[in-house]
Amino acid sequence: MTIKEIAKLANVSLGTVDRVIHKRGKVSKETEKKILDIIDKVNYTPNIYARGLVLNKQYRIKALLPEFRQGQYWEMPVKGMQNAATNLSQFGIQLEVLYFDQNSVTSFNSAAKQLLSYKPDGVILAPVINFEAVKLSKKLKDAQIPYVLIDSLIQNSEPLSFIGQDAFQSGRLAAKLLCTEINLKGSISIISIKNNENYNSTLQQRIEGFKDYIANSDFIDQISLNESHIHVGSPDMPMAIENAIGTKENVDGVFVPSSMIHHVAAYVDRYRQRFPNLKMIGNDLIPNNIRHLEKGTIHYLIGQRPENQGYYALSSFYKHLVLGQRVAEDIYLPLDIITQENLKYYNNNFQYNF
Amino acid sequence: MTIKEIAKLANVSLGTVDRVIHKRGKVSKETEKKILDIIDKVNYTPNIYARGLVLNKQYRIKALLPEFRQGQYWEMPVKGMQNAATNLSQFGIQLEVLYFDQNSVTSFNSAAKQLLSYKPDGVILAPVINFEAVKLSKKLKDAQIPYVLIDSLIQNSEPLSFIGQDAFQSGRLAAKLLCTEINLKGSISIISIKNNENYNSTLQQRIEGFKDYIANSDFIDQISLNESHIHVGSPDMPMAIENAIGTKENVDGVFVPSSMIHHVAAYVDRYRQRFPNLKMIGNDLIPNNIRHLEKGTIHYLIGQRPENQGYYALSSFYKHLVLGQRVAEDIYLPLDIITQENLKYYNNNFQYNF
DNA sequence: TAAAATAGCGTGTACGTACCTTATTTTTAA
DNA sequence: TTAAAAATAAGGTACGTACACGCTATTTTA
Repeated sequence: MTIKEIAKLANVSLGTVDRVIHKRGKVSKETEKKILDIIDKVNYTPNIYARGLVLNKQYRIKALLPEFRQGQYWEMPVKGMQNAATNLSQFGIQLEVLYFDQNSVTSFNSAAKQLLSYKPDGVILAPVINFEAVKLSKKLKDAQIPYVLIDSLIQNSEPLSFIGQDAFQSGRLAAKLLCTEINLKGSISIISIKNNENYNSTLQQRIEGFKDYIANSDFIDQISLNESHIHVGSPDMPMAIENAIGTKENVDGVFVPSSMIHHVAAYVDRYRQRFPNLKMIGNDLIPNNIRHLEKGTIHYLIGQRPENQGYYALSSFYKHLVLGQRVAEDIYLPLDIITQENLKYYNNNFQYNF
Repeated sequence: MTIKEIAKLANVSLGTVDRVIHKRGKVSKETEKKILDIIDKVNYTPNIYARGLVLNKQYRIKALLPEFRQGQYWEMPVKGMQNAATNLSQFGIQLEVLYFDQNSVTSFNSAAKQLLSYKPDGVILAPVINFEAVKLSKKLKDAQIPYVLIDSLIQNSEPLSFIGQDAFQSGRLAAKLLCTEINLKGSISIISIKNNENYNSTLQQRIEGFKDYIANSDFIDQISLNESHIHVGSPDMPMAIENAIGTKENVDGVFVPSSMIHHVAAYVDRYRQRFPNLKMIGNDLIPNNIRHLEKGTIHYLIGQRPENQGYYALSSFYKHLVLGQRVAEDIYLPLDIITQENLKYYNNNFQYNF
């Protein structure tokens, strides 16, 4: 059904239907109602080709993400976004990624300022620096620029959609796997490793989930837990790791709720004979972690499909801006359990629809 | 860059460029070369909107799949396909699914005949009845109808793409998980359950993978294996299950390489006290299996994203027919490990790009 | 009471492509 | 040499939509 046919049905001209559809006014109440009724009845949807052709519009989406080096976590969402950008470029979706230093509020703010100056049609935001992200989200709201949150949520925000994971449940899952590996008894060390100073709700939730699982198990009495916090790059990191995994009495299991488990794995690997039965579980399929998974130092990795997160983030805008569809509000991606055996088809075989 | 601009650059009319692009002939060699050079240089790609608008073409894709009842495996790929059909309908992709009885060659052939009579623009084929599928694939090739294979491959075929899983690796993964659960020692029963009489390469490969993992482990001596084959619906199924999981001495682990593990789980559940420590692992997130996973009767399920398989199958045709893109030949989907803890985000939260 | 403003509606054009029709030039055959 | 045929090129139209603009009848203002 086309506008022309609707016009014929309503005994009006094409232009009148057009004005009704686009709410341009200058149509009498009764004519408007008649046309709306017909549109409703025949279930009219605009022809995407014709619309795309005439609008010939470019949608500029800016992503604001933490800067990263090769092999670090944020490389993966970016990969997914760029993949989506390739697929969606023919629909006029343009992506540019702006980066900020996770440890520098100044850097975030200057990037945010730049971003706003572009007057983009949409923004993808990783609220790694929570407080500043809140401020930016307010500005975006004022400027009527839709934004998608990726990785974690922020308070009182009204994003077009949120794309991330259930971090609490991720922690519970890690606990379940690790406890099975160590046969439901022994000493477990939770090692929280970060490369920035920000409060990280994701890490926190994972740790809480981890503890929750054990606290609510029937083998809680057989497990002893201790928790340490380490900052990447600090000179006493080796010592901190040493302390965390035990100097005199060794621990049986290690849980690192971030993508940084490879630092512990590297240490364990170096002094292999001291930790013959240590089981380790961490998050994220980054190359350094994968290497240790293949070697057997790490036993499980929990993935959250960061590439898909990136892909969805951009395609949310495609749906919203190009197709004019409603977008799902919250997208929680599955928590993938990865071992040596199923690594292969997670590793480099990400296929995208489209 | 548009055809018009290219025409201007080449100092010819729009129609001439059109003839060159569509190889309609009636253009002198030199003019053709000049135009091709320009097209190459400016990296011309046709505007998908304008093309779609003028062609206004409907692509009729027919899928030929095993019939199913609610809750059975094939429901899931179909769901994915129909989801894709909804998203792609605005691009002129139309899907109709034809069904056949897995136990009836006649049924397959009559459905295949019907399918061919439609002269579809593309076919999605589940080669569950292998021999007949081979014949159909030949006919499709002769008729120059592209087809996508889903679930399993067939010999000597040249599909547009294959979408499925690595069944051998799936079996290895199952073995790894089950062996960890039973603490690397004990008696394991492989129970192959089918609801048809066809040779099923997927099941076979999973079983081989399962055995391969144990055969190449260093605890092979601690494991005893036995294998049984059961046909769903046969009157002696309960007895067969009874025999498979042990009458006098119980087994420690059960592996069912199909989606039919719920039959065993139901049995185990009924006589729970007899199997206090039995660990079970199977395939596919169908409702019956999920229920037993939630209850704890089943410990792990291995998924292969059947909805995604269905989605990819149809979007392969979108890529091929609408966008004119090259399509990835083989798509192996990840082998997902599902437990009580990460079930939620696999269960009903499948999101699709687009 | 005439002029100006406005409501309501229709018309025309452009987007880039595919394809059909017509015009011009070149080649061939008589 | 000329008419017919073939080859080549040009022109035009339609696809469905968005939007600028124009027209008429009515209402408001001066």
